[in-house]
Amino acid sequence: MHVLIIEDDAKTADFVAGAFRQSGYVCTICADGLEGSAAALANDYDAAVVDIMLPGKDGLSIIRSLRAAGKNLPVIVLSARGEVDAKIKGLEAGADDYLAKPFSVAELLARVQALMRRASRQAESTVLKVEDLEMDLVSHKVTRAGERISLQPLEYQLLEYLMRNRGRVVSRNTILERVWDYDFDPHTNVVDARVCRLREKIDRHSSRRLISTVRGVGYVLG
Amino acid sequence: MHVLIIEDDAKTADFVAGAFRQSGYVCTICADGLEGSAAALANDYDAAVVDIMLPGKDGLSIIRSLRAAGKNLPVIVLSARGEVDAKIKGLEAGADDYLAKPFSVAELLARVQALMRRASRQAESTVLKVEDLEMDLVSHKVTRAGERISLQPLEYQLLEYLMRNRGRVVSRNTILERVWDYDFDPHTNVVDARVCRLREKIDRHSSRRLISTVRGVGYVLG
DNA sequence: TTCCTTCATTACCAAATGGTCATTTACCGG
DNA sequence: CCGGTAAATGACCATTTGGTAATGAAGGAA
Repeated sequence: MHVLIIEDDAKTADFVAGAFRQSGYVCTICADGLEGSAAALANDYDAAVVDIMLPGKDGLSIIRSLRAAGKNLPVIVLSARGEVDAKIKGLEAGADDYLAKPFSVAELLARVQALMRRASRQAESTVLKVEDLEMDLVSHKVTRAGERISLQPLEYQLLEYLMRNRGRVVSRNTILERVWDYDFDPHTNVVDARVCRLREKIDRHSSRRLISTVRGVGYVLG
Repeated sequence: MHVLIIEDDAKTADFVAGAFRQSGYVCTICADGLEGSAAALANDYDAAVVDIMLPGKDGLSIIRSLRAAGKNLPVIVLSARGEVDAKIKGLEAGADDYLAKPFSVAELLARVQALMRRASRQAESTVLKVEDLEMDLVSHKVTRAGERISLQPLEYQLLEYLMRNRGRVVSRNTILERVWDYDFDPHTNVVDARVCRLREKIDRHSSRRLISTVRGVGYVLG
């Protein structure tokens, strides 16, 4: 884990870096705004702590540059005490958190860690879960009770739709619209047939049937 | 946008809810911890503001329950002034931010909005980009210069691998391992043939060739 | 240049995927 | 219980996808 610290006051910078290093992080310190901005843009840090008042380029501009460049790392802003307005500006510029000086290093650390936890949680949060059924939206892997299930592309899309609407009954027509992209009724039982095969794969090894039929209406999952 | 407010002090709750509503949010207020916890688990709110001291179930426990259930929404904790320790505990429990009473409603709003912006930014960040070529890892849509390109499943995987290794030359053997999951050499030109078709789709309408061959070594993208 | 190697391209075949239909099974009202 | 409708299932076929191999083009060294 690599943290970038952009702070012109050497004492503060060293103090903060020391605390991070003690917790097992690698730190890079930049005392100048332009230098810090360049470093943040060129590398992939896991988090950044940025002072507002800086020589070269101020903290808010740095954050705006970062966000404009699509950089997504958690950023915490440091600034002089008590200016509520500055806090709001910082957050609006794209910072994730704000700390007024003087601050507790323990709190800074806790906040950075919270942000990084959240970032990693979100990175993983491309997973849909319904009971013991899980679908990873990026790798396209589906598991039931930890057991890997292999689905055909269309079965995958159908299951994704059902999972996104867990607990809600979805009609065949809605399914045709959202999964098949049909805005008409093909007067066949495509949906039935596909649900049948999907159910076979999903519910085969479990006593708890996740996909159930609501007679005359449609299907529900969950 | 729907915000859940769990706060037993009616005056504070109304005050906060009022501010959010004025900014166009929908609010739900729960004065009881258990009730609030159940509401948060049952529905999909976009954010939550949670007091620490609550009748029924305290704020930290609520957050822990939420995170355990895989709920990922931004949560801001409210609490009595100045207890640094409580702040850290709140963040450790899985909160995203912390505000001590008395707080400025404008700041609360700014912080919630910052968190929601971050959440949506992260939601979009499942996109790989190489020059004007973009790949959305969740929807599996690929575009070149904004133009939609439809790929077959295997072509998609191949392109994803090339994009994740942009600028690096990847050998046919590595590609066979990572995309085909072969740990042996089939002694055929599968890779060549597939790259050829992928290139046809990717580079057809552009003068800038993104997929290039490194003779005797392999292929590079970018 | 000539020869040889490497890569590109295409046709062709096998397998996977997806849709249709006929048949069987389950549900629900009398 | 029976009859009628809705849903489940399985067989079948068309289309898509993916791998192979043959042929042609391009690059590089002597």
